[in-house]
Amino acid sequence: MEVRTRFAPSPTGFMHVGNLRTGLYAYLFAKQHGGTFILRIEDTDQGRYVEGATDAIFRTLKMAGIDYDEGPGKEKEGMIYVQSQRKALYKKYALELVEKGHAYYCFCQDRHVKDGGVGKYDKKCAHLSREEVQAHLDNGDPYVIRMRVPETDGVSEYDDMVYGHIAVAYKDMDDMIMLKSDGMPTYNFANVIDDHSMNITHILRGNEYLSSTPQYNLLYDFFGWQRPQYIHLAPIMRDHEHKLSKRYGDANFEDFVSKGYLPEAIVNYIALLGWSPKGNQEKLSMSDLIEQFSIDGLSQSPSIFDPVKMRWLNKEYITALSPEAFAEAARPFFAKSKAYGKYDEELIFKLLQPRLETLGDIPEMIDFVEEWDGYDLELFVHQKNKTDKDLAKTILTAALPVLENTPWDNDSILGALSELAPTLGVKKGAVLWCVRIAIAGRAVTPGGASEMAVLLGKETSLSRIKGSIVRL
RNA sequence: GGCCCCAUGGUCAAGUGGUUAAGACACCGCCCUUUCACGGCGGCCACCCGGGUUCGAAUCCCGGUGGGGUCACCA
Repeated sequence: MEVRTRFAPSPTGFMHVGNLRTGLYAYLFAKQHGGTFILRIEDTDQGRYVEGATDAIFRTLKMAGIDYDEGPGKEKEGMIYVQSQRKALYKKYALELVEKGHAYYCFCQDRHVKDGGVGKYDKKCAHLSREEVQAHLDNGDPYVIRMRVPETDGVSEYDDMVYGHIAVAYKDMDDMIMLKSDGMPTYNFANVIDDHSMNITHILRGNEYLSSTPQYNLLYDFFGWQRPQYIHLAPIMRDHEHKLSKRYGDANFEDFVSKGYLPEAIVNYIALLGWSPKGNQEKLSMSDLIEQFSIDGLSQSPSIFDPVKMRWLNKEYITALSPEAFAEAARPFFAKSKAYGKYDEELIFKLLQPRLETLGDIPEMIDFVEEWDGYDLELFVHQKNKTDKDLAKTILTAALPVLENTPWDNDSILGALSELAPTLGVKKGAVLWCVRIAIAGRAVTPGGASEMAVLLGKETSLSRIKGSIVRL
């Protein structure tokens, strides 16, 4: 049987990586089985709809490299993939269940106000007579349609592919609302109808649905439909107590991209949160993921999102880029730097590529070429090189005339400074450290002393050394 | 509170009755590099607690504890 999975986000804002991961897994599972991956937009809550959110879903999926086979813009046989446009369908099915006695009209007006209390609906309208219902309807009273959970000692159970056997007693289930008074279906109901009508075989979703799934299964049973397989996913957490949420702005996929994370790296990283491959390889391309994804590699417990590890993976991806691809990816970020357009871009990129964790680090990494005044003189104090400010002054004073007479290329500068060291009775490292600090004014630079000197040019380098001597 | 789920180092995690309890990130140290980084090598660090079952338990069972989820005309 063909495997069909779906990703069903609701357009209520940007897409955070936890959400995206659910879509990713659904995609991987379908592709791995040569199946079909479907995108469905769940916009039944008109109140929470956010303008542009649907486009954000499309953009994010595209950047992430997740192609859907069916969905908005890729309709199959007249199927509609946007819930709000399927309204009529839900009502038809809801009434069918009313007819069968598995659902009923409810005219209670006060139940939708959350009173802080907990509990189930009291079934006040569950046993209204046909006449009473008709009277309300004739009167134009607003109503909702509720499912009728059997009032017996039964249990609804199923086997989840990651959590195993789940059972919930009827008495613990609520007569949930299927159709709201505005005529829109609730998520709970629309989901079942849609998943069935789109022939979804495997449902991947967050485990917050683990305990309500028996209720959905009841619906499948009422209709006489075959139940799908369930693959519930443990959440991605911000910390031990909090799930990743839209409020945690940093978890926004597009935000990460604009901060200089490569989409492939983000996708790779989130794939590893809650799933682990059989081997020890962690850098996995989309096709690796499709090949290696497996249900038994899914975790039942939550994972905490670790930005530090994602930075590391991002670095792996940046390093692996060809110089051309790196230049293309890096240029928009370099454009924000004060150095943009003033120095040898090719040289800068060559120095930068192996040292970056995110592209967004480019400006602060390279801005020293334009920002140098007033740096902290304590930088000259270095234990390993045994340097301090006095020694720095001595070294720089000696280095200045040497450099003035040195051809301005990497090897010459390095050679000249290396030869200078023994005449001063210090190690090469000490000379190079002091020169690098003097011309860059930073502890960390995208290259050594000679490379920075070449980048800055002879004139700037020498004037910075002079300036440093004066300050020392 | 009822119901459902979860529990291996700081973090991601392997592990499905017998292992010196993998690997990765982070951290620390050493080496390499005529300089910063990169890189290489090494180190530190874990089975929530208590009872069972068993010759033997991280692994199976029960009970605690802790955490998450759910109990909406939100998804």
